[in-house]
Amino acid sequence: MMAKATDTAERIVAAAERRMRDGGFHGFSFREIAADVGVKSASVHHHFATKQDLAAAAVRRYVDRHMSALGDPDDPGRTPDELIVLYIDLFRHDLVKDCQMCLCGVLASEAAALDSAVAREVRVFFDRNRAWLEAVLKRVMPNARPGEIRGKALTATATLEGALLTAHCLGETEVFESVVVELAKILSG
Amino acid sequence: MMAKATDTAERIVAAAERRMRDGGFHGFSFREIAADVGVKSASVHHHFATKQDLAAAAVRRYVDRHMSALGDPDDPGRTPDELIVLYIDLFRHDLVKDCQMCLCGVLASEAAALDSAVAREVRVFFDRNRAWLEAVLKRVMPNARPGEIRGKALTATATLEGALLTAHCLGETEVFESVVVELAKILSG
DNA sequence: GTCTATAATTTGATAGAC
DNA sequence: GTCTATCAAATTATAGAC
Repeated sequence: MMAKATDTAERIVAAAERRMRDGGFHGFSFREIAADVGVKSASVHHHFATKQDLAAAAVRRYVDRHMSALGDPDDPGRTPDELIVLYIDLFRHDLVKDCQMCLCGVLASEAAALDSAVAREVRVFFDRNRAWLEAVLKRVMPNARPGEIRGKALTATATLEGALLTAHCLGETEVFESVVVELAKILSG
Repeated sequence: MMAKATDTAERIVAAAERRMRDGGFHGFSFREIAADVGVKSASVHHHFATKQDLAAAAVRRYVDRHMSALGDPDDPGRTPDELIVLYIDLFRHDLVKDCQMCLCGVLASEAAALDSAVAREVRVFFDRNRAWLEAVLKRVMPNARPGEIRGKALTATATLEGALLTAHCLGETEVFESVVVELAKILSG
């Protein structure tokens, strides 16, 4: 029985995400992706014309998955504290499971050498994270200045990205937990 | 007049550092380095046999420069607060000047796809940063548990790396400053 | 120490059969 | 939609003249 066409495309972006999370945009090739999926590199090109197209699609899929997991920041059925724990857990999950970096963290570090279309998608990740966190933080500190809310939101993402980076490099997930303890003080104070 | 041999080697590692800070280990080639320096790629190989050798040398040079700029964390002529400001300034400098990432931050993000010798040099960066910060923090909170000192030291580096990453990607140095404001609370409290 | 020349491999990408 | 076959270019790296 033949797999659906969309299935192959899906497996291609999944393989691209995995490869990029390990070695960045310049750290993978069409042939590696093809081997991962079990097709030939010409088939990868059939689904994604250029490497930039493939990378951009992988980032879009990653960001959508990330934001879907976060859900509505104004959901009255969840407390701000629960939402912040959820946010941190999302970054922690792939680190403790596979010592994996955040896809957008990896690509952000090589932003200067990235295709502009790919770089734009990566910036979307940070923008949507900021907007989601601002909504959550507005609930916990309704009287804070917008600039302060924005600063704390950016700090939360930046801190978690840095914690991921450091823990990933040192191979110590405990580093991530150390940082989370300190981050909690920022978000509550 | 001919430039000294060591001069060419120095200019080669400098070019490699610059290229890697933009695009990571897989984001540069010997020919690009050669063109930057004004020699042929065979001459680059004369000074550094392999790409791994060149990358490792660039990291060692970067780390030595970084630690030299920090100096002695126990220097009685400088207060802990001054030292922490110096530490933050060191990360800020190349960001505001050229929107440049930290070399070891870039390489840490692609650690999984890095040659083991290069990866080891990158880990040295984080280890020496931690040791320096632990010495400084011991002075400002002499009664804190070693685990807490270590946690705060790791958090400081991780937070600054994340701030650099985010600001670099978004092209907004203000993001870095927002994070620094919050970081100050961690290091003082 | 730098060069020319080149080997050996890999890269992103395309043409065209099935 | 997948394949074989291939291209043109780029890659790391080496051999040997000067």
